[in-house]
Amino acid sequence: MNPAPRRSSLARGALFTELDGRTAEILLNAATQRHFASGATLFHQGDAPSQLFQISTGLVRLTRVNPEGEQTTLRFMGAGDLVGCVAVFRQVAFPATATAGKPTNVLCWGSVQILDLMSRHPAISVNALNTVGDRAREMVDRLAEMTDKGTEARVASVLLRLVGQVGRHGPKGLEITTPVTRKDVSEMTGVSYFTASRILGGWQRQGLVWLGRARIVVLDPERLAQVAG
Amino acid sequence: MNPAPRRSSLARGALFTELDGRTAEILLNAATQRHFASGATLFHQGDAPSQLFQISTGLVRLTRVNPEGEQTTLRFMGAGDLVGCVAVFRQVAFPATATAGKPTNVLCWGSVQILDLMSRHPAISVNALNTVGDRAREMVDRLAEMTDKGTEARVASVLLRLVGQVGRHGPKGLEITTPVTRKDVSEMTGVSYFTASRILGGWQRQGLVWLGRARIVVLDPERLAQVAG
DNA sequence: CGACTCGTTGAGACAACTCAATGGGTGTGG
DNA sequence: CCACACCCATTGAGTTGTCTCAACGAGTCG
Repeated sequence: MNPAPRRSSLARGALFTELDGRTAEILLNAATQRHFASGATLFHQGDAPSQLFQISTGLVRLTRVNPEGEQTTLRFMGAGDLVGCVAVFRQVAFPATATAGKPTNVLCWGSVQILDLMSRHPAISVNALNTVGDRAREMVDRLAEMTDKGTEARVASVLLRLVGQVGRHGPKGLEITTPVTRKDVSEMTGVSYFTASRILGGWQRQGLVWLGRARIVVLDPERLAQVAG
Repeated sequence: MNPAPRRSSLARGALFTELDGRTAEILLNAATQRHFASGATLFHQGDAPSQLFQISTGLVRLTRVNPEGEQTTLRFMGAGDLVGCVAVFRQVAFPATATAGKPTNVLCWGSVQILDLMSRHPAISVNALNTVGDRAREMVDRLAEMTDKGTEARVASVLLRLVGQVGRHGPKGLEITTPVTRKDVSEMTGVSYFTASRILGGWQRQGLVWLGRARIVVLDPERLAQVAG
């Protein structure tokens, strides 16, 4: 769409929060811009982390191959999110595969380069730490959900989290702005495909959600939050 | 046991890795030592994070209250581990309650103080980032386990993780060096108390583990790893 | 010796899973 | 432009694994 976005619009997102102008400038100059077509993969599970990505526009899907060899969706990430941060900072293999869910623009830094920048500019380190901390927190929450919530509550939580991460106000309600299939929902929930379909269908009948093909719109977030407990 | 441990033995653990002598000295001087009796609580879920803890000796249990108001075990932490790191660095409420599982000595820093130290000594930031990153990684792994492994495999994984975190070689095999009840195992696994008991009982009959009161010894880690998939 | 906590085992119920069949959208190629 | 293949979704029927509930055993502590 926009071949040459303004610099100011790029110097946003996780790594840039509360950075002073000069540091932001340095960080931005060190980055290269890349584009991924829908479906293209940013990196594969198991790869050595050579680059850190920050999403400018678009959407990334993180998947994992389970022991049976099937791809399962772990989470989605949208504008401003850091992709691959844990692996890069920690220098271990990527724990998941990242693919573009729609045409996606990213900023990226070589892992050596970003580590160097961080050691020279503590403010960047702080941002990195905050981001990773947030991720850890989310995972703890999700883990707790898995153990002490029933299936319905888990599906509701996943839906609400999706809305928060990649949702937008649309004409009908809170739309999830990316192709999300029942399969995706079921995998993120730890529920079978069919159960997810049945639960969502039930909610549609009650007017909680509107369902389309690979598309979910949340009509009544309050009631859904109630279901989530 | 040892009322005045040598400084060198204290300057170890997550926050001290690869620190040069002078920085380690500064970090250690800023810390205060505290002792917690078995069962004492370091902090409560929901508290504002005023202090960061690093375990010198002993053991800490992290628990969470679920919506029904019951305490459920999240994980254990042993010597060298940072407790409460995400909350302190991120300055959000503790997501869990920490209690000493046995008499425990810790180093602790005020949250303002440690944040200040980190901004002045990037090497400390790096250690913090690594620790938080490891935690995030573990949580992602656990989450994936929950969704794509069966109950037996999950119990096996939890056992192996416990052995790795708080295990020691003993006369019989790999002992888990802390009171771990069936309830703990079931909560960390997302399985009912009774199912956990039955699964463990079955393994005892097959010679995979030895079971005692609030005690589990892994006799055959290889076979257990096989069960874990 | 009680009282308490921790653990085991059995029997029954039910929720979620598996399997199978059907129906609509979407996109492609002749 | 229609036909076909493919993907996504729904629904039903049957099965099973896990949970629930209840009773009992055994170790530990005061």
